[in-house]
Amino acid sequence: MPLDIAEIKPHLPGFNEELLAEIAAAGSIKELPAGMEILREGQYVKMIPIVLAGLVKVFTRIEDKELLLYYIGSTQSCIMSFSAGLTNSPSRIFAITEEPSALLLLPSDKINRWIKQYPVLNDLFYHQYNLRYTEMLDTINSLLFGRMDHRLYNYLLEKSKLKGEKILDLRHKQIANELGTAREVVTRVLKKLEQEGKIRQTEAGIEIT
Amino acid sequence: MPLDIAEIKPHLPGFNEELLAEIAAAGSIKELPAGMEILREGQYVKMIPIVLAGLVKVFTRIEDKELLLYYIGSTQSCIMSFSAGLTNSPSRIFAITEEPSALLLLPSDKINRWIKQYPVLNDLFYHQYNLRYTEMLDTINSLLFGRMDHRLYNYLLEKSKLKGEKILDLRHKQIANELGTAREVVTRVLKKLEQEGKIRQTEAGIEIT
DNA sequence: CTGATCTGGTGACTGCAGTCACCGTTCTGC
DNA sequence: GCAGAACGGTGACTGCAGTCACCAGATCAG
Repeated sequence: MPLDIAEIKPHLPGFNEELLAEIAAAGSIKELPAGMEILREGQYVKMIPIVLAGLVKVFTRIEDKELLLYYIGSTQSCIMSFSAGLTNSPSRIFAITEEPSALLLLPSDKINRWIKQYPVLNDLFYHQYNLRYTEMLDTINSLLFGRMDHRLYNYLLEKSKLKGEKILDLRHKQIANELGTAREVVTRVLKKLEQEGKIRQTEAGIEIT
Repeated sequence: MPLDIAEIKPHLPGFNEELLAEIAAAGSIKELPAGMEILREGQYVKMIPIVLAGLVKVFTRIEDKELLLYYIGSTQSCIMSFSAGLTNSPSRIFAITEEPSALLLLPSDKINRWIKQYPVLNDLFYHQYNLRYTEMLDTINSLLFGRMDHRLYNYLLEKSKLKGEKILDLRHKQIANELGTAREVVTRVLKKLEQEGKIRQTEAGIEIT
């Protein structure tokens, strides 16, 4: 059953009618609650997702040590699945829904033709590559510089901007996972940041001042 | 003066005659000795280079601490200049010639049209993005895991493969720069690797066993 | 030849973050 | 209400790597 064009159109600005019709015919929409796995390392990809609504977290894992790479928001896509789908190679990363999300799934074999035929789609993926490239560069720079306090503070700023919340309700354990460190370290550094007056910890969560 | 098509054709496999003619008309070739700066952080890009021969080193710098990101070999391109050129934003990275190199320079405004018109060029840049994405992911993973001895050993393996030399004539200082650490640390770790029998240090250079 | 520069080898120290052990508080299910 | 889990706070210890100081051999310039 084809998708309703009127439903997907508002989420895909600039897409022309012809492309929307093709997408409606070949794609499907998947609604997922928070915390669902979308992609795991080593997995082969047949469907490339575009996030219509919600938030998807992308991270790498090495020997049960995780590191957050970036978030995929609405009208954004996952270049790892895109590249894995096109080259038929396995994924190197994990992706899970952080919030309840709606994904538009496009078959990778069709995508290969579409990007040549529809410049708007081509541009979208180039834009995604640029975005992720610079985000990963930032990640590399922050890892290189070391300094947990900087990394943690920037993480909180990012998270706050992304979620649009001034008070972040996060477990220390969860932060530790996303930064690839230990819970005790997060506790220590948060206290340090609090003493420096950069944040405040209340029972509602962490507030950036 | 247009370039000689016969000269560039062997370096650009799969490029059709029409595209080659356009490139010959609009592009130029630049021959550079080793150690020349091609791109620096903050710079805007008008010409996008494709490496025809030689080797170009790409690295990031943060407060006089460098980190090697990857090398660009022949028939490869620099996605940072590509993305910076297309979006008219400044470069985030540095690039210098590591060996004497020949660069094919293409004007960024033309590239924008060409990638839509010639799928082979589009594929080339997608392929480059994929390549760099996975290389940066490897870099992130090795930084996350920490362990200088692993990083240094992998660095030597990579370098050896890339240069096609079994014996690497490198200064400790130079290695330290590319890994973003200090010279003494490299000396120590190299000795450790030597004691573990993984490498040998002779006056000719470092040999991987 | 000679002083200067480059290279790398080494010991001592420091600081950060990762780990361990343990404890108190709050929340949850039965 | 109670047991158990989840959460976070803390002190002590450890290990790695970054830094400092210094030295010795090789190489180079004049």
